[in-house]
Amino acid sequence: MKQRVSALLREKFGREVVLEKPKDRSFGHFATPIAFSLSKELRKSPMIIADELASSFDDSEVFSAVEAVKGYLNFRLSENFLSEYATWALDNPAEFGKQEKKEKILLEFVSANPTGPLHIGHARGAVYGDTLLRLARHLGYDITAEYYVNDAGNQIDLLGLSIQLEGRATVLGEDVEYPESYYRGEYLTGLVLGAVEKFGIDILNNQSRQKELALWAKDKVMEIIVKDLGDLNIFFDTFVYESSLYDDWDRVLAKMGNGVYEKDGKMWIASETHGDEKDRVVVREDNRPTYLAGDIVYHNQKFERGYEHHVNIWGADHHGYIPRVKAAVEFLDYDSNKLEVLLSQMVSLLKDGEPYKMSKRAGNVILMSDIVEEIGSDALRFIFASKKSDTALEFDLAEFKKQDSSNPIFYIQYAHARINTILNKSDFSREEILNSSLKGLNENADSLLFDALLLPEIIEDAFSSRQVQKLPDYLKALAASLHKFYYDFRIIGSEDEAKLLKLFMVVALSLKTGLSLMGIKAKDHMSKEEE
RNA sequence: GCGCUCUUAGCUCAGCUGGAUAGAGCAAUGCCCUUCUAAGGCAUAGGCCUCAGGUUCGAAUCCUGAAGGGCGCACCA
Repeated sequence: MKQRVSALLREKFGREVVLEKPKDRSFGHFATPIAFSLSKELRKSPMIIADELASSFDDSEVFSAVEAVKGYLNFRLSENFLSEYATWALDNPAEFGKQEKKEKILLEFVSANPTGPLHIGHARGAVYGDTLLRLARHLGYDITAEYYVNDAGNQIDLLGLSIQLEGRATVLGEDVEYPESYYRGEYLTGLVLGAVEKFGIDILNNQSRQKELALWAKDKVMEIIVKDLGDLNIFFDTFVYESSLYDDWDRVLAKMGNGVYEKDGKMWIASETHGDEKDRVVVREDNRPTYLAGDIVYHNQKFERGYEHHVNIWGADHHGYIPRVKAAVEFLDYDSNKLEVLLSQMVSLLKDGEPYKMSKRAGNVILMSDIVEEIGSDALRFIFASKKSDTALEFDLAEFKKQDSSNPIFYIQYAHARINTILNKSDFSREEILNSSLKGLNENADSLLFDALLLPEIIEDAFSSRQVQKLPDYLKALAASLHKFYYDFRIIGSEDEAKLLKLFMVVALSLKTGLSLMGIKAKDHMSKEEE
């Protein structure tokens, strides 16, 4: 819709025109301050220019009115245009808001270590990434969701040790000393039992079998992670294992050429010359590659796989890591602008007013699965998608356990359910409703129709700006418009019943499409859960 | 100390690439169910957009500086 208007204006003025949504609908559907920018070149006052421009739009099919107000140029879309567009959308619901962007994108997100279940911080990145993924798919991008599994390095050894310690304490009843970085949590108990069953009880005390144990356990942990993500409607296309990459190290090392050098018996990457604070070690004195080496091979592989754009979602605590990876990408002779790193900030939970500080290694992490169980996948997804991902978020758990209007997901679902109910109550058939016209509606209905048809713009904007919260914001506003309209006008029995029902169907389509892009299924009925 | 980032209503946050009177949701107060589910609607109140400069027709938005918060500054991942 906006594209259409924008294209039309571009053609008319021979330049890109800024289109904005007026604060007040009485100004029209779209507006542009173009007269202000033209006033300098034309040496005329913005008001006069706007007046002249407005009068040049007489014969348009798309607009019913073009007015100049205080230098702004306000456009009102014609009934015809809106009605045709809405009818098309209802006839092609799966196509509503779709585009064909085609670009091939690799989206890597979550990528939590396979050493324990996901916690609430991971959930945020997961929801953010999956929402972007759904938006991108809707826009026609060829996008792949990938999980990078860090199954090499110290943390894996630590996992083996942790299981042994846990087993010695709980199964063998020994008095064990816990190192500080030892993993804790209920999941270990399950792993211990599984390990004993598979390997026999001896494995708990045999130091030489720690690695074997760990390699088995990380797969089990991945199963837990994948299941937890599935409960949130999040699914990955591909998994890349860090451990599988190091075979390729020599080749990648050679590929970086002068980007890597030897000093003090170690290999360094000259990342300082490419914007990093200093050079970094990639291979230690004892020949063991560092974590960065794995990431370099990984990114090389990503680029070799032929994507046009790469998006990584990382925890904000890794932001200092970005320059060195970008440096590596440049040494590998790829365009580091094609690597986009988005940050997902900390989440802090409040519980009964007490700040609940999370630490990944500590025993008292808040598990994602616990929260999903408490407030449900829909609410969790909604909350995390509603906030800009790169700012710290604080929320009180108790507040989102409520099943009332303070929980916006219920508000939106209720709007959708209301429409469904009223459609069922009406004597008109779906065919009769779809065949009716959307013209001659009152101003409020017209405005609601326009709001509902705005979804495609929101989808595009939310994805291209990577600000997924624009979608839930829009859905909240649309639901509010619906609720208000519902309160103000009686539909059943009105003269315009069929028309208004058609209007409601457009609203429902927007709500349903929008929700599904957030991984949430729209509800047709609300059932109140008793406490 | 250095780098990144944030600071908008009592609370949690929106405010797009500068543009028309600063916006929601909670919380507060008052109203609306013989009316398609009140899980709803309406209204009131609440703001020196952290501070100081600058850029210009115009700044919450861009630039510089200050103060305060967060994160990072590994041969750990």
